[in-house]
Amino acid sequence: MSGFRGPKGTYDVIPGGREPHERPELWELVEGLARATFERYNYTRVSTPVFEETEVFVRSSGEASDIVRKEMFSFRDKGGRELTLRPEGTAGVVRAYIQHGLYKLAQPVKLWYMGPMFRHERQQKGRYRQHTQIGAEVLGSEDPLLDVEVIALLYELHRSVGVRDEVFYINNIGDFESRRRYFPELRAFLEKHRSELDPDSVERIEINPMRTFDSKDPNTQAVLEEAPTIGEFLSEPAKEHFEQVKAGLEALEIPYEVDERLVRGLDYYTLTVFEAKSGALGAQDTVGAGGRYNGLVSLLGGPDVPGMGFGTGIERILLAASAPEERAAVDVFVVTLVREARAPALRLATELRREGISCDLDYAGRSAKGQFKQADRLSARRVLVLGEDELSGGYVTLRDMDSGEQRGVPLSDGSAALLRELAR
RNA sequence: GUGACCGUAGCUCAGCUGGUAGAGCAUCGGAUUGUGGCUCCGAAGGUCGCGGGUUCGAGCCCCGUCGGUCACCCCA
Repeated sequence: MSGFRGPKGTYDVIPGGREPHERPELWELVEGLARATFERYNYTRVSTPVFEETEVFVRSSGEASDIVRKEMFSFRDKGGRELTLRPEGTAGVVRAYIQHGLYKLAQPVKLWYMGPMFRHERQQKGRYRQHTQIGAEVLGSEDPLLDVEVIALLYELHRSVGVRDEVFYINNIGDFESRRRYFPELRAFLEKHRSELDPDSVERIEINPMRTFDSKDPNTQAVLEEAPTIGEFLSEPAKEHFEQVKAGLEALEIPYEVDERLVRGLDYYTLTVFEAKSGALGAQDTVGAGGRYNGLVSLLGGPDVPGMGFGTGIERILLAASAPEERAAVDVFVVTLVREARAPALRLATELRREGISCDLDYAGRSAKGQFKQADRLSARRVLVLGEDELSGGYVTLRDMDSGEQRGVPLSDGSAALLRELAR
């Protein structure tokens, strides 16, 4: 009751967990499906530290981003280094790509990761201070078909877990050339309507005018109805890239909607951006999102290498999926009726486990009845009974929990006979 | 960071106009000297989130604080 609790905005994955993301078996499920999916797409699992030099995130996300401005868990180590618990996954992976010269390998390099991210935010449904992302980063290719592959991968991952009521939105936010021509126009328009915008949007006019499209303020949205969109300013290569992405998605029969208002929160995105939203979530309805980031590698001090990736939140995936109600059953439970049977029982259980049979026994000092109850709770299909009679007779009683049938199995010739019986 | 609502056993909750805590489920045991799922009986389990105030007396009223939920902001 009182005493220690987990830190604000965190949760535990434990037996008896209520929310889907608190249930251990559902984590096993998602992690397993993620591994299998990435394996089929030939991605390599990587892992980078959960903290980095603060500057890595400041540079990649942008000084003006909300992440940098108010959401970082930052600290100083004993050597005076400025460090930050990673708020997102891309920056660390790109840092590692540069540091280890992975651009010298055959390109593209296709990577994926899974691990905790930290953001100092007030929590609500689907938003936690520590959450877990599965992410993909592909470096070294600008092929629009790669954009298609990455989106397809996320689509299949979500579908395999059973994310409900999901829509994929995509947009083209242009290359640097397109934006160089678009931003002055958009800024001029926003300045003209400055007095009608909400304060946050006014602030963005200078920082990144496209992000005003993110505003939920009704007045701002009304103004933006008339705003110029990037479509009119796209360079030919940028247009062509997007056309190929759309054609690719159609060829794979992946449903999507173009949303010209879609702008991602991080400044490093270029060209293709996308977002997967689920109606099964609350206000935080983005299950996964990503895009192309052709300037990021050089921004972090590497060569001019393009990149494309996504991040998807395991908590949100589970929240948006229909949760199966099964629990893992144990194959065999060993019941002991006298003290002297306990050591032999553990020996028996160990032999079975070595043969790949899942098996458990009582460590709580339960009565015989209590042990059978426990076996039932664990959905054990078979129970092995070791009592006085069995010990002196050199056999074990095998009970089938469904039929209630019991028979003795001799232990004299090792476990072969028993295994044969269990296999039936 | 802002706002609203909430905080009583492991879980879900009851607790009257303030008189010092109860149920169901779960757990353990028994009825059935070595046998589960049904039933019955019993036991164990609570600093009433925490701190302060008012009062003869606070789970209940007041203030603060911590935590939760949802929304804003933003995002996975």
